[in-house]
Amino acid sequence: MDIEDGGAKLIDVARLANCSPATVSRVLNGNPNVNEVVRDRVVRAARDLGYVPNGSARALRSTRTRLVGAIIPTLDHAIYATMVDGLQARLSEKDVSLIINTSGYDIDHEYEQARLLVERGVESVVLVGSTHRPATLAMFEQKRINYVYTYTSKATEAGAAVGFDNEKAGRTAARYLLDLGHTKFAMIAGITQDNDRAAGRRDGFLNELERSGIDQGMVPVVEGAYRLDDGRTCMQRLMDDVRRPTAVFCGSDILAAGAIKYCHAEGIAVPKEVSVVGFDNLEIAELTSPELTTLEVPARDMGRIAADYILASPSQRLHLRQRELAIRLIVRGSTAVVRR
Amino acid sequence: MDIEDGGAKLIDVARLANCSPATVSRVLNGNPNVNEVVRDRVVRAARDLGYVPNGSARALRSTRTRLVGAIIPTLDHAIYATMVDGLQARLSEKDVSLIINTSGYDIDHEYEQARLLVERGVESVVLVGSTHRPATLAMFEQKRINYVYTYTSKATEAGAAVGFDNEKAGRTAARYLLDLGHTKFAMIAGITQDNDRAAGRRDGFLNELERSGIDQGMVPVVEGAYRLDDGRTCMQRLMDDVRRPTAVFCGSDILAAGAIKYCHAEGIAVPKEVSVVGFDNLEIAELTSPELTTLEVPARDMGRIAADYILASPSQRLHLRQRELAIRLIVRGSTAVVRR
DNA sequence: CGCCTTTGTGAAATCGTTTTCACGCCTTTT
DNA sequence: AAAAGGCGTGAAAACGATTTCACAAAGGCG
Repeated sequence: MDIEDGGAKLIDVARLANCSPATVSRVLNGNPNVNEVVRDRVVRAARDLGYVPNGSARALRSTRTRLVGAIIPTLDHAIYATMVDGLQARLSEKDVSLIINTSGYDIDHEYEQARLLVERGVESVVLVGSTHRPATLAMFEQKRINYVYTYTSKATEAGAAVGFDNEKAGRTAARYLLDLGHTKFAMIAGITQDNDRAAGRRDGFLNELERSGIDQGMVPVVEGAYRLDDGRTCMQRLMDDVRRPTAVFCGSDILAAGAIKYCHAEGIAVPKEVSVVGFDNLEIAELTSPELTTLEVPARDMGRIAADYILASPSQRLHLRQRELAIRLIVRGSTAVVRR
Repeated sequence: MDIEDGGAKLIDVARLANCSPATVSRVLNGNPNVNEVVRDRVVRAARDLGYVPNGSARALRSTRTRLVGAIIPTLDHAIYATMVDGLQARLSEKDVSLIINTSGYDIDHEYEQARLLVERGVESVVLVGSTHRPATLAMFEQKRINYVYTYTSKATEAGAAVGFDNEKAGRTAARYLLDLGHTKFAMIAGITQDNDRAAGRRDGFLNELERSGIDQGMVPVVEGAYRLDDGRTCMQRLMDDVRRPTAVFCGSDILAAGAIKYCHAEGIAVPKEVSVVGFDNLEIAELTSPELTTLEVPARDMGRIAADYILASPSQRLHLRQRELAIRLIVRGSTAVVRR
């Protein structure tokens, strides 16, 4: 029971401050019903001993862990890393810690990670998109764990949502390209399997084209993972086709950057021969040449607002259950009026 | 005490399996001294009840939290996000959870985050670089918390290190540019205040130049945060100088990309008029035109190896205390022999 | 065939807090 | 002047697991 071994405990503080553990606990938790003199003694004793509360004991007794979990596909993509950065920053202002897990876009793996989070006692979980194993959500509900979807605006009965409407974003891209006079379209989508966001963008894009009389069968869609090389090879497939598109919508800036790189290498002029629209508005959108026209995703805000939802009281949460953020079209040099 | 409220507890499993809590605990923790029949009953009971252990209680009693903390400057920079991705992936293979905090390059803020981590009971902490408040490290040591520096190869008495030698990297850049025949150098460094990595790269660069007879006073060094715009404005300052450099070493690819962008806009030819070397080898190094010559930092490996260190037993750790990873020079199009 | 391990199990103590309850004192109300 | 309430405090129970200890049964050995 040496105080120097691993540090002082609450009872040591109590002894030094000459009061009961209960009083120390009250002081530490900001309970106002403590005499000022005693309070000072406790604060000083805690400081002198270098006392750090034991979070496990605290969590066990109070059933509040001040722990939040996030399961994202990967941190290796700025769109998620930035969201998490915003989320973490806001949470830590309120002394809430964030446990991060990556799923690798695999909802079975996501379930395993979720289980681990539940075991850790997280009070809320941030998820990406709305495609999840029912068992994952059921587990959260059974344990009364609050969860929020991000990158989508569709809340469900039990899950809140902070994000944007992927279909609407796809439609916006289509509308913009249609207005530039294009008639031959293609899309390089992210992998749509188990990915409602990638699928939503594609569906919105195709539906808007269809509304303008362009049959979906006439619009080639290829899918690629979110890496430059995939963008490159996808673009190659599209441009090798007899019916070359003049406008290509990409499910992410990375894919678009790869696509433009391919054009560069092959001497295909962007935007003269083909217009390219990206998605996300990452830093790289300013590095392609020409710079990339894209749809801006408010990743950091999404994280912050998800944090606000989590930090809100249960009653406040009702008002915050569904939050749709705006997607802005950022026009740069990679798109142009179709040439005749 | 309704089982449906928040889930079953260990004692509920024991009751259903018709054995004592101790036995359930043994089964759950893989203790071999349990009869197979009983083990099966317990496993089945746990599954049927959807039992999830309470991590806080477990941690309190066993003094093992299986929690690790990481404090990084920001997640908004791929070099850190990727390291964390590797770290997390490896840790979660062993069911260890990672709490992430960002410091914003501020060692006072880092201390606050560290305190929070200690309170949570993390068993190890991953830090970036070797510049920290003494109080931060003292707190870890007092609590017997294991810590690892990353992005540096200098271990200390109490702290292990997984990373690379920033000075050596700076010297490598200098050597390479010297060998190309350059004589007029400059550097766009990251902010060196409280940042041993940025300072190390600069010092290595300048020292190697000096060894070849180039006085440090003749080498302008400007500092910028890690954003494109900073690279741009820094490059402007360098190029506006009467004594224009023909070779610029940048402390990060982001700065380099901004620098090249500036040259592009001003009609300064890269590499014909000025060679640019970056640092990190991020994805963006392939997106500048010309593509960027840079030094590759093995970010993901660093995270993985830091995880291996953390997961190792105390005796194994002795061998792993200091791990220097190699930095590779990746030559692309942004550098050339000096023109005469 | 007794003695000594080994194996499998349960009862009870324990980890470090928070929370509930009760108590004494002082003030206010009737 | 008695009753009622508020305030500050401490004793003890509780949170849900793991761990220690004890003990019975079974197996090995001389």
